[in-house]
Amino acid sequence: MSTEEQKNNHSDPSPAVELNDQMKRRLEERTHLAEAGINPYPYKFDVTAFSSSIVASFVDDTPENVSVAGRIMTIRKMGKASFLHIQDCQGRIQIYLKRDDVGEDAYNAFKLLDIGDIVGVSGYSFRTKTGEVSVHAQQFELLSKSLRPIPVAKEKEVDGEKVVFDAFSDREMRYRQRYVDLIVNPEVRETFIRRTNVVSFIRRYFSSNGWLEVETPILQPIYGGAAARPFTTHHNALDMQLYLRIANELYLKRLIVGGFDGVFEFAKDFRNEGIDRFHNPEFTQVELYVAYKDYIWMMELVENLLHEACLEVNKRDTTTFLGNEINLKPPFRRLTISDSIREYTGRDIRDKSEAQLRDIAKDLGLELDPKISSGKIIDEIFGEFVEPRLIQPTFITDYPEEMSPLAKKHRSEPGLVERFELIVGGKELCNSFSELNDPVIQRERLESQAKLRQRGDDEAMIVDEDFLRALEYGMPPCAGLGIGIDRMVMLLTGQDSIRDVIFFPHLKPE
RNA sequence: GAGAAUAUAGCUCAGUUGGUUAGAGCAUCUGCCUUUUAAGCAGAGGGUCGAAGGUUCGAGUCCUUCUAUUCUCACCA
Repeated sequence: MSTEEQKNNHSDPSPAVELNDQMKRRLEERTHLAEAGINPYPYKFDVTAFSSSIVASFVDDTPENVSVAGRIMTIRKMGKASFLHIQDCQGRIQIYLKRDDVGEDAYNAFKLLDIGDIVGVSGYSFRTKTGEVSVHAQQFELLSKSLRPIPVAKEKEVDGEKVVFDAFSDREMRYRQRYVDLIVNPEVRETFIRRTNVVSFIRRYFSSNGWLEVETPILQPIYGGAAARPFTTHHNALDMQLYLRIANELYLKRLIVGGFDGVFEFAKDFRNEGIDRFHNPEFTQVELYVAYKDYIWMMELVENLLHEACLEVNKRDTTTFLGNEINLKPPFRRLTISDSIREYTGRDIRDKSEAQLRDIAKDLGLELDPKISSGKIIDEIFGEFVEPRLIQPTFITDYPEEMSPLAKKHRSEPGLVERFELIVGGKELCNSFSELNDPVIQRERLESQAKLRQRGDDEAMIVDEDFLRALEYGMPPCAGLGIGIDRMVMLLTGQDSIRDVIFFPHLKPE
């Protein structure tokens, strides 16, 4: 609603929306009910049973007394008796309503109800002629009058398969009115339940290892921990600029300095970048830091976590993602970034100068921004020729130092750091390193980032003096991990768009 | 940020080469129907064709601009 409409709303009590005939009728009905002494929005209803449970417990066709509540999804009136389906948290159940059972007044009142209204029904379970377990209503009560018609999709069973006709499918409206999407498209509801299950699973997995779930600042005076452009905001009382975090890495490491052996946080992060089906301006990452461990150890953890999460939500170790069958059974393939580039392009990028790398990229047909340096050039080659072709889960390891200012230098390969990314379906899913804990080198790295910034790289990191001070007190050796939760949920639920795993994805205002 | 596609009833969609009063199914309303299930039968109402301009005797249809969404590309996880 625009500001103008809101103003109008204040001076004029009538709704600002243009009413269609169906809404007018329902609004009138609401008034009639009130006039007849029936509260269209009563306070409570004692629910004793839910749809699927009623069906499940109808063994030996023994009737049970039940009170169910839910939204009316279908109505079939046959004169003096009617069938309807109501939908509750578990699914749908059919209600049978007969005039001679509920009485003439009640039956007439029922006839005024609409699809979309929420009702409470008391009666007993039974099986209809056609075999559907249903509730034979003895009493019913309106619990909430619905004023807007919901998009009704008809369903039919064909060979045991459910066929839906004219489903509510306009993507824009589904995202803008997710509540309607959730009412009428059960698979959407299912996807989000699985999302929650994935998050709960990770939380249990981490907690059971003794690691502590923590919360760190979202509003940060200095943003860091990733290469990205931030959202800025302003604190009035302090009159200072603040940033919405792009990562929580630097705060979690401060906690490792503080003596926790393992900490993790499910973090909403914010990045001021483009929007597409893999990127939403706010997204969720879980970051984990474990003291006395390295990135090799972390790879094993990721393999097991992903595999078990897949078993948990899919009951098997494969999933379909972006048209590919993905097998998440460990072990995953491990490949250094230079080996991967050699495998997919035939070029050797090891021990090459910036000029040589630029030549290789040019030779491969890549057009590069002249400002970018060797690390970024390698990243470009990888992103263009390798990453999209890594469909099955693959750990890419041992990145150039320059691309990874927070990672520890490789124990045996000069110029590289101990880092891995997990690529699945051609997309990055995790990022991890043996964390750099030498405060002197960390300072050098951040200062060279600052130089890159001056060169025009607006994603390069900023020197965070307090973070360096923390490292100077001493941080134990430590392995860190970040998992993109939205993408992990996409992978495990087979969704092709991040908008289908975020309840309210960002859209421009209507 | 660039390109392409889409926008017609509450929902899902037709609408030919520019030509009478813009159609269908579901939903809604009226009547009939006491085990139906995409219930059925008979009838009725419902539209600023995304917005604003323009061309034309005449625009849902052609042109321009704008808005939103979707897809692709660029940046990014």
